[in-house]
Amino acid sequence: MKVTFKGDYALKAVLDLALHYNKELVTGHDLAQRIDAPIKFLEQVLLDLKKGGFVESRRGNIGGYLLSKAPVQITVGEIIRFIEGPTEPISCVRESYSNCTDIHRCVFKKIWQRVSQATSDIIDNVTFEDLVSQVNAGRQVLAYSI
Amino acid sequence: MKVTFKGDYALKAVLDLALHYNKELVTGHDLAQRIDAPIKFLEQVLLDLKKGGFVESRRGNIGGYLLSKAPVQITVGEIIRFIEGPTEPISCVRESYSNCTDIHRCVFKKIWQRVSQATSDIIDNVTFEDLVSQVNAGRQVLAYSI
DNA sequence: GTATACTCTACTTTGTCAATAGGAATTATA
DNA sequence: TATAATTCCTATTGACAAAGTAGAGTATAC
Repeated sequence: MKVTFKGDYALKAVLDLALHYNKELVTGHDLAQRIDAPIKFLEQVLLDLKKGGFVESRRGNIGGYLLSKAPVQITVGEIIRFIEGPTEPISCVRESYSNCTDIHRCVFKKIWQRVSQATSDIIDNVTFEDLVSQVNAGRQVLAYSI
Repeated sequence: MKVTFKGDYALKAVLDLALHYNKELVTGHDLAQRIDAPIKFLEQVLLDLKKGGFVESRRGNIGGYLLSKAPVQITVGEIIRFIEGPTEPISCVRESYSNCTDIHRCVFKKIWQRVSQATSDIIDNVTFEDLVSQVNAGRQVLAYSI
């Protein structure tokens, strides 16, 4: 698995929207500032997330973005796969792996499958509600320490 | 983690050399044919593997390549990291991850670290001796089934 | 000395990533 | 209705790496 800037922005954007879930709309401008992304690039990412059914939007004055599902219903794995594609370390399109007749090559395929499974076990079991809780817990620690 | 053709070729080359360990030298030509790689590209990979201390070579007529350590002493993880670099899904060079002061960003760093650890647990615990055994076991199955 | 093989460096092609740009469409509100 | 704020859509660019190509140079067995 590889995570590009695009995927990174997407995850941070969804987390920010999760933090504002059931509260207010978030404008692209504010979002871009908080997650430190170029606004025009972020707009494209948000458009993708919209097509993927993760995000909704309201146009015009006082418009903005919001999550289309509850944070508990969105996992990190869903976002990553949607933006980055399959998480396998090697593409199965590569013919020597999809059509695994030669034993020399087949042994590696098993390894990539194990890695892929281990990765999925992690990213598919973290929801954005989990992340919101972590952020809030972190904030409390910060508040106490002051 | 991402595995490019270069890494793929490197792994297959080392496996092929492992299958010939303590037997005979393997020429670049033969190697390229068996693992289905462009010879001139494979030569560069083998040169890298030599610099990394995994492979030795003999020049001239009846020259070729051989492993510089026993297959049991080489892991898949070593080869991958040497050829592809770090296995983390996201680069720690990205300042928001190396300098993790903002909680919004920090929660994802933990996930990438878990993925990275899970990946290492797999690839660092497979030696090329393991792979040789698998190949030989596969060959026996094939022999019986005929 | 010649065929065979590895060594080294440079180059090319192709594709993706990340960002930039500019306008079109939509909507609240003064 | 005009305007400001906002999302939507498409095109383009610059940088970089991945994958392969090329050719000359060096070593060695026979």
